[in-house]
Amino acid sequence: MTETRWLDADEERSWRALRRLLTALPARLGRDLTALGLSSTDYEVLSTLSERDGWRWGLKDLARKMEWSRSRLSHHAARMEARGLIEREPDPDDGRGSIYHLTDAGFRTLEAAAPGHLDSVRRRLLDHLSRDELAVLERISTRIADLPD
Amino acid sequence: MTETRWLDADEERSWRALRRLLTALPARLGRDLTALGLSSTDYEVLSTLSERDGWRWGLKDLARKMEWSRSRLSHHAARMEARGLIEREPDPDDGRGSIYHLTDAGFRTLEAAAPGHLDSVRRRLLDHLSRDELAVLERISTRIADLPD
DNA sequence: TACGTTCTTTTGACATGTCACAGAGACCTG
DNA sequence: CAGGTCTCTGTGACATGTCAAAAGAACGTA
Repeated sequence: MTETRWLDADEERSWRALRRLLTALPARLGRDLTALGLSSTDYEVLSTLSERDGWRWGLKDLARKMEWSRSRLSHHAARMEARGLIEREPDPDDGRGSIYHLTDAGFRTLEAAAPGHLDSVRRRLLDHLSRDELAVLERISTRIADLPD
Repeated sequence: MTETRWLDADEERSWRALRRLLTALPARLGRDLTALGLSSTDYEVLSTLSERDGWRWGLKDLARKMEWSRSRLSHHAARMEARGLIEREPDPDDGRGSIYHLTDAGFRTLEAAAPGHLDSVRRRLLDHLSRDELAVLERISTRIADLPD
């Protein structure tokens, strides 16, 4: 039996602070976005789709790019299709595949929400960080996120 | 009509990196915890309850402390009570109130999971940060989390 | 070509969170 | 102290995520 090594005071404070950030920031951005008519997840799907020429992605590629499970994306896409934001069609090159693409309405919805969302990210995060802090945050975030799953 | 001010390259990279952290880190910690038999939320409830002498909290106070909605806590507590981790009783001082407290089984479950969770936090975060980075992270997180809702 | 295996999407059952509201108790004021 | 109002918890309807499995298509090989 080895003794559990607890957190020292510095670690404890940092971890508590980060936990607060981890819950508060996404919640706030999500609320702002909801006020603009989209959930965070809706926005994520729309903006990722729009990054590709023709606004077209296969489910599998899109799910990998977004780091979502395929099941999750399939469910979510079904709901978004019902609202007319995206459409799905069979992949002509692979009978198993499914191609998702933005509708015009979906693109307009994204365009309408984007400036407000950007503003929200600034007000709730970027405006409060110096250039140095921005750099450190990027370095830390990348290193941690890049660790193996 | 004012022009939307988009993110510059530094801001864009930092924000993307942070977004990856915001999704990946909680997901990983949650998976580790699940392997130990508790969801993240279960762990949060148990550990917060255990912080108070007698392991007793009123729903309202506990919800505020955890920054959860009362409804959410009520639902979750009902499920945890069904599993024998906590118990609820009417508040003798306020007929509307409800007092939650850990059961022995709940406390033992928490004790059993805590070392593994701590280890997970180290492996997936703390071990990869220098003391300086730890300090910057705390400063940034606190500042952002402390912004008004 | 025929077979078994692997891959891909969808679906259903279930866990969890949000929102609005019901019901009961506490509080305030004339 | 009576009536209206506020506060608190729990509940029901619904949105969203996970997991396991079904159904069909593609692939590899004898």
